[in-house]
Amino acid sequence: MARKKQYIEQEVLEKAMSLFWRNGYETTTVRMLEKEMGINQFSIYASFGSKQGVFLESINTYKKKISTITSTLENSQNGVVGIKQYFYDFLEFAKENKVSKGCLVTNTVNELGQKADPVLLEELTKFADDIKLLFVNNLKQDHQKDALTIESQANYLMTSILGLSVASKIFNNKQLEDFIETAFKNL
Amino acid sequence: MARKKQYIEQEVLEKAMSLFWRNGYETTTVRMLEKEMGINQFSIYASFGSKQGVFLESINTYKKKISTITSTLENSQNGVVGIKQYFYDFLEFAKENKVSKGCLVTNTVNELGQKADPVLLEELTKFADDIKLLFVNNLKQDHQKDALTIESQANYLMTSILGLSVASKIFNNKQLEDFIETAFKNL
DNA sequence: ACATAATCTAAGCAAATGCTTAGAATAAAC
DNA sequence: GTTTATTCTAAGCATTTGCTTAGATTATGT
Repeated sequence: MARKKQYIEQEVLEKAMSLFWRNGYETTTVRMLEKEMGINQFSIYASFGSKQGVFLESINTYKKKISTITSTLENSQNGVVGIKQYFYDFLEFAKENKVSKGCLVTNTVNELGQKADPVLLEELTKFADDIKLLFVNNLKQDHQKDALTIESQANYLMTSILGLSVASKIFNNKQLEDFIETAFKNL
Repeated sequence: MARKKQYIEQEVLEKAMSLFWRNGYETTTVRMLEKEMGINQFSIYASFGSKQGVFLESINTYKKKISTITSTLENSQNGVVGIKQYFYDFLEFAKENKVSKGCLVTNTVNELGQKADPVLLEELTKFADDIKLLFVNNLKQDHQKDALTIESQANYLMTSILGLSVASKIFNNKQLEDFIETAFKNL
């Protein structure tokens, strides 16, 4: 005997995520979220508790969204080639009307750094660890590589994908392609 | 027939730069600048006009500071080896009590992106162009490399140093060293 | 149709933001 | 020592921030 929500939480979260992704955490205000999500501040706080609550859920929504390309990497059986494909897939993934927003997680780490909330920080760290594990697993598919090489190359790839994330926001396609092509000559 | 300033602009700018570097632009408040610079808001606005004015001057101060390592690169005559050294030099440069703040310019681009003030944006772009030119010049010292290779590798290096800047804030020394060593394997 | 419990509207809160200003303090020129 | 231009102090401004709440609205179960 009560009224129903006039919005679907997952739907408005998609919009919130998109805004945070484009705009960053701090510079996104609750008023902007209102407009973007299409619901009132009351509803935002009723559903998600706080601005940070919206953001945490946005990160989860992001993870789901990016799983389209991470699962491709997870299922690939062609070693370094699969990782290289992931780099290209990421570029497509990060794009929105020709302009790239980078990676939401990378953007957040870069913006908040150490002063991020501990709960949030753990989410972000876990995300990075997951990606690294995917790299390691694919590198292992080349049985020529010893453990030390694999660890070293995984670290190399982590910083490389970080670079690609930032670079995608400011460099053009040719420059980004040059990066990926040259980067994988080292492996 | 007037009073003298009780502070030296370059001195307080150093402190402002340090704060922006650690903290980012938006999240640094004028009150924080007051404390860090050791002068009153009135003096800040009298000397620099606005928060953005302080920041613009901070960027210039940063450029001067980083010129210690860029000039080393500029004067080096050993091609890729000099660039690799620059990568290591940067890690030292970005460090403050064991923890890295990344590159102020990179941090700013990542934080403000397209919505940065045009004047500021041009400063940042010019900085990047200067670095790229240094890379190109050093790559040219290897006469084996044709023009296309040089352009391609310079683009590669730009994204790599971007990655290193972000990575230095979150990864440990071993991981960063792995990156640099692998990054320069095939240049 | 009615009661009910949840939703939505919109006004408002304290705190923080970038910036300004009136008036006291101070050092240089005479 | 007096004048005077400049700096400094500290209070205050309008706006924006994240968040709250009273009251109107509305769909649901009977």
